Amino acid sequence: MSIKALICNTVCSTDTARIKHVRRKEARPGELLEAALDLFVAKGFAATRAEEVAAKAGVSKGTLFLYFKSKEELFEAVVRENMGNQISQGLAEMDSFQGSTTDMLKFAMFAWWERVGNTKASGISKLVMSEASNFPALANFYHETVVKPGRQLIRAILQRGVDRGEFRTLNMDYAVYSVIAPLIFLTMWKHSLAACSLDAPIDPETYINSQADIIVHGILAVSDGSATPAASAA
Amino acid sequence: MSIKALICNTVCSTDTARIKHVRRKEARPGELLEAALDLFVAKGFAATRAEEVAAKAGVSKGTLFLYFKSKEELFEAVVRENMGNQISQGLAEMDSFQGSTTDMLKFAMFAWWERVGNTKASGISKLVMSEASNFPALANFYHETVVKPGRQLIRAILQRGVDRGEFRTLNMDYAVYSVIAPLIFLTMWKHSLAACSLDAPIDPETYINSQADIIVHGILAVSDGSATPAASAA
DNA sequence: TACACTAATAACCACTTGGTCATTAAGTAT
DNA sequence: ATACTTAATGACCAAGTGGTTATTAGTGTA
Repeated sequence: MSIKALICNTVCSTDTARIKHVRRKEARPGELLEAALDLFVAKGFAATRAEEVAAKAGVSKGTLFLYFKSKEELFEAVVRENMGNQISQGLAEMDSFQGSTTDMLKFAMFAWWERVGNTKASGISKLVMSEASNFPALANFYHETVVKPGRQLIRAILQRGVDRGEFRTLNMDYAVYSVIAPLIFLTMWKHSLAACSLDAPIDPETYINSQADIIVHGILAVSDGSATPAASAA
Repeated sequence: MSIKALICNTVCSTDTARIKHVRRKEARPGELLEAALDLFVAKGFAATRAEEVAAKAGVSKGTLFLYFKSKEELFEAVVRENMGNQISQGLAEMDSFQGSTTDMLKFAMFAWWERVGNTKASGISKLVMSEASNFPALANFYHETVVKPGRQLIRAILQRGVDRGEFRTLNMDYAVYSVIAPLIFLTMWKHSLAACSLDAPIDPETYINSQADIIVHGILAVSDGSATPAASAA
């Protein structure tokens, strides 16, 4: 109702100058995908109406189903579209990195934030996490395209640190999550609780700095002199 | 259809011995709440049908609406029901903790896993994260009941470490997330990607051990002698 | 046994919504 | 201009669902 009313009002209020039947076959899919991404991220798959997506893309509901067979196919297309090759791209970049592995790790974390976390695409993580049980195929696709390469990338960095004697030996299968978990948590937070503006928002840069610092140095007072030294622990 | 058929078949197949109209006014709400928790966690709020919940609780749909005004109210009741006072309870326990703050931190993390993470209630976190944008009131309730006290608890532990000279000075507002993020990530993982059994599952105990170890010691080779020492970093 | 009270039911309703299709009209070649 | 192709529309439909209510039937009481 409200949606229909909104659409009608919008159209009617400008209908004197309104051009109908604009033919733009090439542009439609992209526009629909973008509209769908926004709405799916904001409201979830089930709560998003097909007609809303169409309206946001400036097109009728019929047109939406002209380009996508079903709502589910639209959803899958949205996820696939926004799951680029940032990670494999990042993997290639890492090969030529000069400098300490500590710097490399921080660089990777900030790069992720700039290229993924701070992007609309970050909503995809939240989407997939939220809807995984209802879309096993998508969960699998996400796992292959994002999770596995991402884990591999982090693992390669940590391994480099160990190989060069910068890092201590670690249980790699689990150490990777020390890097991944804070980043995924940040996006989940951003797209859920933070959206309700409840208390002091998390500043991403400070957050990532803090996380990276603790991962690298830990919190014990006895490590290197990067922090105020103090008495012993029990 | 399939749901209705299932319900009908189940009932009909045993209807000779089936007792209808069992009156158990006191037990119904709890049973409905438990059934709803399972289904909401497994399929999400929107994808769960009211009739399914009723069927799982062994009552008719009408009975469900006899005890809960609407599906949304049921959802809110589920969240409130399963968000006990584990955290404030944990807070009280921490006061009397003897021993190093490192041990205290590890104890708190494992206790959380045993009492929340490894419980049905852990699905609530995923639920709230997934549906927060559609239920602002619930998001707020969750924030007040879980997030804030939880953060306070972690902060108190870290502060104890700093006060006793065991930990270095930290930006508390952000350091707390080094503890929270890995734990929330674990539950999210468990209730989304992990449910699709894609690759080697995460062993919670090993995972928490690894996380706690890295938080405390960091990954640099130069810290205390808990790991293999090696050459310098850049 | 008869009666009241109410827990529980199942048929039912109103409305939403994914998806379809006959119709319209924008581009285009002749 | 005219005819033809096809992008786009919007009215329409069938299925599904949240929620209601008249009815049924346990339970306690006289």
